[in-house]
Amino acid sequence: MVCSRPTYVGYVRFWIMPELPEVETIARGLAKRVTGDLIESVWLGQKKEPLKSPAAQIAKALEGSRISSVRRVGKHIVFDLDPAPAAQKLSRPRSKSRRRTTSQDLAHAGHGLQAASHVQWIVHLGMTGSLRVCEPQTEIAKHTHAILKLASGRELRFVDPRRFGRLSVATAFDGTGLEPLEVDLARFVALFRGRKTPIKSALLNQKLLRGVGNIYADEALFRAGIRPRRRASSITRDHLAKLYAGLQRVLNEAIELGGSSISDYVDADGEEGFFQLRHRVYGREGEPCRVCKTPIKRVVIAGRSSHYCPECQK
DNA sequence: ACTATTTCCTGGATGC
DNA sequence: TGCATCCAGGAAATAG
Repeated sequence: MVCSRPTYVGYVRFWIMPELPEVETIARGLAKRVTGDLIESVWLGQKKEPLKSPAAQIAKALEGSRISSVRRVGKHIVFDLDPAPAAQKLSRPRSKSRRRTTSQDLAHAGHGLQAASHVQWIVHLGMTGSLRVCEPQTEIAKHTHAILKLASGRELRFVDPRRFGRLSVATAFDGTGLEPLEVDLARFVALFRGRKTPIKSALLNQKLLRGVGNIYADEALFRAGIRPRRRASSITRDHLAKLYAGLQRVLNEAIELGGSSISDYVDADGEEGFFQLRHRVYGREGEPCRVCKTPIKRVVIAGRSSHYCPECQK
């Protein structure tokens, strides 16, 4: 499974939520499967929440385009598209039963982007979004919001029960914030200078760093020995260096684990396994710290549950 | 310019 | 068993 249903690891139930490592894994899996494929037609559902760009604009950008690459930017999945030759766009047969919105329906809607040479389809999975490569006969899951019919005969489907995910198109998508695995230590340290907000909130702020979510923020803070409520500006350079290293370590470990499950999980119904990092604090309230046995604490910071070891983190 | 809080959304868990 | 309530999360919107 990807992130649309719980999976079981021992006795503990986890939702696989897409943060940087999961999105990286998903993007790599998709790149393997759909790079070079042609998007023949697009169906978009009626729910408005998942569509950050107008439906007409999304359909127009995608239909007839070829997927030249798939990559991750922060928590976003970016599909780089080679635009269709103009003549190709108007002659595609498509299934009647599923179509609701296509570029032809709204050809005169007046949205731009057609002149751009680098159009991109941007997908944010939110909490429960998933992208699935499946055969056309595969039953359409509840909460399917987009179906891309590919020239290879398969379909790429976007499914998202809670509709926190977002679909949009762009021409030079650049995200916000810095990539945690690319930023150097000096810039990382500078991000927190003068910030009174709790370090946990700063880590979650996508305008500072992109791709870090609730789980990896908690895990990185544990590895750095820093309590989540500490004001960012009060943390010494030495401890920020530990945070920098801890964050990179935990993200890289999780990506490596993802790499081992990459082959299965975006196929078919998207419910294949996904190896999960063994959390040290996240979701372990009351359980003994893996280092010192002290019970893990849970507090709420900016509306997000935050877990830490009161002994190991100061 | 920052920071904190509220809102969106479904379904699984929990409580009476 | 049934029904109401709470909770999870990212990020945009709102308020201070």
